[in-house]
Amino acid sequence: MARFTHPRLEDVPLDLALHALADPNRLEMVARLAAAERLRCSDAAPCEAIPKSTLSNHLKLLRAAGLIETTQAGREMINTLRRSEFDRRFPGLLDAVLASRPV
Amino acid sequence: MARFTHPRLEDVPLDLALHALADPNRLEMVARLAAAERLRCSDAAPCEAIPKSTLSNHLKLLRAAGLIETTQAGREMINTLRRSEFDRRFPGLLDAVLASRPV
DNA sequence: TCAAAGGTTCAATATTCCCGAACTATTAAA
DNA sequence: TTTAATAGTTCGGGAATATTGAACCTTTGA
Repeated sequence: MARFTHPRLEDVPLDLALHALADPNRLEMVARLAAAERLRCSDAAPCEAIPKSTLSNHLKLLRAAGLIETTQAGREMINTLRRSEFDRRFPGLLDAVLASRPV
Repeated sequence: MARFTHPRLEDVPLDLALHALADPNRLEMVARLAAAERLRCSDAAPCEAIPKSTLSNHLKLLRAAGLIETTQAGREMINTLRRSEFDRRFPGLLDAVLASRPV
């Protein structure tokens, strides 16, 4: 069914990538994905309180930034970090960001 | 006269730093400062077309993110990159960003 | 003393973001 | 096979942010 489109990393501008990371909620989501490999949308959520529509928008933005890939599995959407591709495009960036992230 | 206040780097949250960098104009300004050591505001401008007030706002944001220091010299404001401090606070971040910046 | 240079601040407009409500698609239950 | 529940997307309007022209401040050169 392929509902989502994922950009080629070479088409992702640096500012878009930085913008995607420049938000505490999205950063938390990226960190969770970095730790967990595969997560459903609701499990990638940065906290309980966040509304579904907001969560969906954050994930859309992370997709557009080339940070995550989303595939459908039944009625769930499974998200994974596009780690190696992202690292090839922006060497050291994600490591630096995740390393200086507050606990 | 000390018109500007500069944050201690440990008080700068990661998202603020990323947000400051997540803009093509500010990124260009940071790159110029990285190359030039000291620049007046107008010389740090990313292009000719940018209005003075916009430029001033960008510099204010860069200051708040701990990226630059501004001191008054006569009627000019001299900006410098707080490189070593920023690097200590966010190791590898600025290098990664500047390295994958488009020419 | 006055005018120009170099920037800042303010306020109005333009843009972007957030989130509730309505919707779609899939699966489990009756 | 309906029906209901689950999992998430999309849309639209209000809230928050960004941009920028106009007015202002400070310093220096004439």
